[in-house]
This record gives sequence, structure tokens and C-alpha cells, in this order.
Amino acid sequence: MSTYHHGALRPALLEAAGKILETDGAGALSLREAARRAGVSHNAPYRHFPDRDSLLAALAAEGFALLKHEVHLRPEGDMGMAYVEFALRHPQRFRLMFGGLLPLDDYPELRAQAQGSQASLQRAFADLGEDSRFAAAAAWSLVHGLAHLLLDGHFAEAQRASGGVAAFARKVLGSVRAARAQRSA
Amino acid sequence: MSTYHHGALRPALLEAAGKILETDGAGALSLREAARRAGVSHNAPYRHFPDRDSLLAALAAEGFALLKHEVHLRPEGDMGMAYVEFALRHPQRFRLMFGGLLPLDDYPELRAQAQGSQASLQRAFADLGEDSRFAAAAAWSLVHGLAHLLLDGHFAEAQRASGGVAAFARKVLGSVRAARAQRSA
DNA sequence: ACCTGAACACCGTTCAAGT
DNA sequence: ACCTGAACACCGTTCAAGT
Repeated sequence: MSTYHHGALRPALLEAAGKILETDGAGALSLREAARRAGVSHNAPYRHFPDRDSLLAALAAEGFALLKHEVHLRPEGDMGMAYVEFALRHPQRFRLMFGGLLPLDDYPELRAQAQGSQASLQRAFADLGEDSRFAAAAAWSLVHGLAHLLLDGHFAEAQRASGGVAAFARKVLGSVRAARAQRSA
Repeated sequence: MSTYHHGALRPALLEAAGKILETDGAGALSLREAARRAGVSHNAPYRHFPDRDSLLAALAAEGFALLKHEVHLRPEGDMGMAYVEFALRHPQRFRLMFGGLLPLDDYPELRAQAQGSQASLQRAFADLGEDSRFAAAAAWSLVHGLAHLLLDGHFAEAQRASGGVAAFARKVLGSVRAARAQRSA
């Protein structure tokens, strides 16, 4: 009880909010419910977050840090797959990070974090096209769009035929890699 | 005044809701505000839509029909660009269609409509990779991801250097096409 | 500094009526 | 059949207090 009154409320709120986000999505996340789960009044969160958006922004920031970490655990050739797998493992977090719900102009640090994940993919797919800047954008677009469309269930049948989401994703990314390989041959 | 009481309320609500969607986004769209703009009580919409989600679903359906129409106006090689341009021209509509806000499992006709836009892109990018099914998925993913990332402003600097969003998008899509061309040479 | 409780203006949704 | 008005249980946010 008294622990929350001693400076641990902010992380407690983030944890409670994170759970709501994962299970019900950002749209269902209310400050009041997070406060309830943290055992404080509906008003206590305002000591730690100026408004609802800034709590969502903090959750998105956690997500960007985790995404960067998971992508960097992989060898370069597998970073695209790591990106897709992150989205599949944390669908609601991914939607919060990239769903346009947050006014990114008000949170420039979030956009910077998002571009941190692009820097890695750039190297991974650098030879997708000639100009490396456009190639990097194409690489990020490819894995980002694939992640989104998988989350929306738009490849449901194809996934079944491929034996699972991950196997399907690997084949889609692999088909582009194959085109690149033939080009250099 | 009395016109709305004679069967024209449904389209009037869709029009009012569409305007709110375009200016403030799906999150800010309330049934009560749509009803207000249509000049009826906050409760009248329930005669035409069972709940808020089904109004959003109707707006998304309009979007999918428009997307399909605009994509089919272009020659095959330009359909990817048409897809991106649709997203840029109707950002909030695009986010509603693909932002995960709607429970697509409850609206199977929407998912069918979404896949209608893929059918065209499949032909347009059919030689991106060997297996045409995976190549089609890669093509849709590429344009879809590019559209999303452009809307989120993640390519802001690169866009400036390229002289505008559309020019940048064209170069990104072109860089993939260039890789394909080199491969067949 | 951090938290509580009352208050206000919004929602979505339901129900009982009105025409 | 279609619409209104009252009502209920939620929100985000602000303000005046409490410790």
C-alpha cells in the first residue's frame, strides 16, 4: 500500500498500463484504469504524466528501445526478420508505436528512436537497390508493411499454406533476397 | 430539417462522420458529434448503425472502394505509386482502414475488400521474386509500409532532399524496380 | 512534493416514450 | 419505422484541499 506513496508510482503505472495495452490495445487504455490497478486515486497519475498521451508516449518509447535491442541481437541478414517478429510478439505495442495514434510532432524523441531501427536495417538490405538511401527506405518499408499486414490478418490463407506466420514471413523476405542474388550473379 | 426524417439520415451521417475523420482522425470521431452535425438527436444514429464500430467500418469500406478505383485508373507499373498516393491524400482514412482500430474479424467484408487492392499489385510487381505468391506479398508490403512510414513522417529529411513526398516515394519504388531490371539483364 | 475527492464536460449505450 | 429525452456507467482534466 504505502510503497506507491514513496516514489515508485511512475514505474507501477507504466507496468499496469503496459498490461492493459498488451491485452486490450491502446484505445482501451485509460488513465483511470491504470491508476486503479496501481492502487491510487484516478488523479495521482497527473503527478507523473501531464496527460494520457504522454503515458502512451512513454509506453511507445519502451517499445522502441526493445525493438532496437531485439534487432541488434541478430546478424545483419536476419534483422528484417527480427523486426517482423517483434511486431508479431508485441502487436499492440507495435501498433501504438506506428499506428498514428500519437502526435509524433509533439514527441520528437520518439521519431528519433524509430529511425534508430532503420539504421540497422539499412546495412542489412543495403544492396536492395542502387542508391543506398532509397534502398534503405525500401528495406524498412518492406519489413514494416509486412509486419502491419500480418498483424491485420491479410495473409491468413498464405500463412496456413506456408506452415505458420514466421515461415511465411521468412519466405516473403527471402523472395526479395533471391531477386537480389540473381542480380549479382 | 424534415429531410433527415425521411430516410436520408444514413448518408448524412456518413458524410458528417467522413469530415470529422478527415480533419481529426478516427479517435476523435464520436457518434454524438456526427449526430449533432447531421441535425438529429444523439440517439438517432442507432437506427442506422448498431454501434460506433460499425459506422467506422462503413467509412473504411468507402475507403477500400475508393482505393481500388484509384489503383485501377493507373497502368500496372504505376499501381504501387497510386497506392502510396491514396494514403498521402487520405491519411486518416488510410489509418482507419489499416490501423488495427477496427476488429477486422467482425467485418470480414472489409478484409475481402483490402485484398482486392492486393490482386492488382500482384500483377504489377509479379517479377519481384520467384514465387509469385511471395512476390505479391512483398510488393504489397513494400508499398503499404512506405505509405505508413511516410504518413508518420519518418522520411521527412529524405523527402526534402528529393523535392517532395511523391518524388521521394517514386525513387524508393524505382530503386526496387532498378534492382529487378538489373537481374533480368 | 505527492496524493485525494469533488466537479465538469464529454462519451457509448440502453430504455421508455413519442409520431 | 424512425426519432427524442432521460438515464447510467464510463472517460480526461481541473481545482481545492489534505499530509
